[in-house]
Amino acid sequence: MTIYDIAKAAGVSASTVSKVLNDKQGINEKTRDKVKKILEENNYSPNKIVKDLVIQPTKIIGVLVEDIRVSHHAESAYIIEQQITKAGYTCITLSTGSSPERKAQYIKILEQRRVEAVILMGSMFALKEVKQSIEKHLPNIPVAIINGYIDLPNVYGVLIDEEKGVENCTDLLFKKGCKNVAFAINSYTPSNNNKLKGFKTSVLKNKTDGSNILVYGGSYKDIDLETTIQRGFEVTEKILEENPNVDGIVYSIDLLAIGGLQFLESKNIEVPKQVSVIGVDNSLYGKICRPKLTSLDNRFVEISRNTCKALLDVLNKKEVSHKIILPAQIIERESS
Amino acid sequence: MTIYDIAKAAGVSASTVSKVLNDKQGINEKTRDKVKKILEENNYSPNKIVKDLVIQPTKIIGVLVEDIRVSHHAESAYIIEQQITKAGYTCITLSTGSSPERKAQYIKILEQRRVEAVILMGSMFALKEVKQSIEKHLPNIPVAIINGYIDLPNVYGVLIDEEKGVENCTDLLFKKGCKNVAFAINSYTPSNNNKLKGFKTSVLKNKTDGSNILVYGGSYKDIDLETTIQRGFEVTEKILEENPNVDGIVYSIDLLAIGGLQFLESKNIEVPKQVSVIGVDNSLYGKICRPKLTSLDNRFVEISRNTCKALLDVLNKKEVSHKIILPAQIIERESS
DNA sequence: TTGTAGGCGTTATCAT
DNA sequence: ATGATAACGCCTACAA
Repeated sequence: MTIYDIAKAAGVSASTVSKVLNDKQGINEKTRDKVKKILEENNYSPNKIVKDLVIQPTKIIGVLVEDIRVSHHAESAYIIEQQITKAGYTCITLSTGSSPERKAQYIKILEQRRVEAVILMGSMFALKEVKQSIEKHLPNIPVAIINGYIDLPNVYGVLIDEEKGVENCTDLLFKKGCKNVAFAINSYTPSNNNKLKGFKTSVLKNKTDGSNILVYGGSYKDIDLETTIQRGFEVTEKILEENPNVDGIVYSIDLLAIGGLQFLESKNIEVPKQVSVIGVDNSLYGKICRPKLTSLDNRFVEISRNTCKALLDVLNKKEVSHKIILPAQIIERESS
Repeated sequence: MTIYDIAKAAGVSASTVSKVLNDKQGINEKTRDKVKKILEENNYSPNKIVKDLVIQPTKIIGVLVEDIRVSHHAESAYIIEQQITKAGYTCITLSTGSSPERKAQYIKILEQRRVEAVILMGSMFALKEVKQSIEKHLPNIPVAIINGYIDLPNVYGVLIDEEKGVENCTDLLFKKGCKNVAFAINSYTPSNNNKLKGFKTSVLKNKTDGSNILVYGGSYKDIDLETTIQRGFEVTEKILEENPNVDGIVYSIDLLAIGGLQFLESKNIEVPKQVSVIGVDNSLYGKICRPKLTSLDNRFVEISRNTCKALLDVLNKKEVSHKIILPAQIIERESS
């Protein structure tokens, strides 16, 4: 059912139908009513694909998410869709998975859909492959990264200072009396690399016996939440097996720490009395588990909101900083 | 940059460019190479909007999710996008929020985008408003509902028998010695109404003293996960305040039960010794909290996978049942 | 107030 | 092997 079909049925031309559809002036009331009635009767529905083709710009914003199963990604996606819809845009949200090639490829897909702007969710997008793809495919439309940054004139980033944050977390453990603090990492994303750097800074500052810097874990990709917990369990087992004197562990993300707590519980190791534990994300999991998890709040949802607002400002020709860094905050609970 | 620009630069016609782009036969190798080179040099990117217009069908499947923050919705969305992408389709995933009108409206939006099929995630879509909207806007394309059902010739549903499941949960509590079991509900969705029905059946069967059937809670809409836990805390407080003899509570969803456990913990009420607790969803939260939560596994991710497969089968003209009902399974842990 | 004609960027068909 | 032309469905000048 096209406007031509409607036009024929109403005995008018297609442009008249179009004008009625778009509430334009200069149409006889009688004609308008007649056309509206026929539109109704036929359940006419305008083809949005064609509209996007005809009407420039498209009013579409593309959102790329690495893994929507990650709870703060889901929360962030929810908020972004709300904000963007409220601003009169439509969201296309796509999951990329962990592969850098796929991320670069999805940038291209968004170009093909002629989006007006792009939001990249998570530090994992701050990669050279993505940068190249943006330079090649989207050099002229605004791109915002949540908790990441790429140095290009059309890219904007709001980040959390996770390096300083984890440094403070580690400092806290030493201050509380820990002598041997280890770091457990689940993957080498830019965000996690920053955390690792912060950890090392603190250890070099606080630990004077010259022993090794303890970093355990690996790059666990595309695994589900439950498996991440399992990895936390295993890595904690390994840490304590190889270093029985470890009395504090900082985990790159809460879920890993949850697995750690479960291992410690299984061995009747008291937390924080024997081993202190800190995670990162300040997720719901840390509030639910026992003992409650001390965690570094990276304010992901908050910076998502800011990033989204910044992007809309750019679209409205306002001046926006290309890089905003906000401090992280330690939420102390029972595990430290 | 259109194929005409490329054509001009290469000194050929647009159709030749199109043929090169689509790897068609019957093009001179030299021409092909020349065009390809110019394509490369200009970073040519085909306009997908136009392609969708020209090429029917669109190979797009629409997915509507009420609230992506709900963890099993996010997991389901992840899996669906993987499966659909693998089958050569593109996913448009949209969040509707709780309002029935909005859900109906989003059906219309999907029609306008000329999707080939639709997946509705969650029982909340089994509403008369949605049914009417499907009849009006998508009477001829396959629609699949995850854990819900609408009686229309083009609608398919895979459901979990949550009614029987909750009946079994409640039976379990009575069998374990509970005398007064209450039900806490977070919203009156079709799914939750079924659970409530199962609860009542069990109570009428097991409880013979003629006292009231205890149902507490309300319709909490569009609230975030943490607030849901808070509601669980409050409703549990109210249940025990008004009925001090309650010794078992079935919650419509795990998060509500988590809040319940937190209240019981705060009052030093032992679980399950003094009060037994059961949730529904078999979510990660129930495995993380202490005591670990007994929960009804509604196998949401599993039925998502089935639903998705069923829909793809329909698109491939295979015969598919319109309604499949699978049993739920109680996962017994420490709280009962 | 209404209608005609052209364009959006691509693919497909049919000539050449 | 290549190109001209129509078609997809809508909007918008401009003409009547």
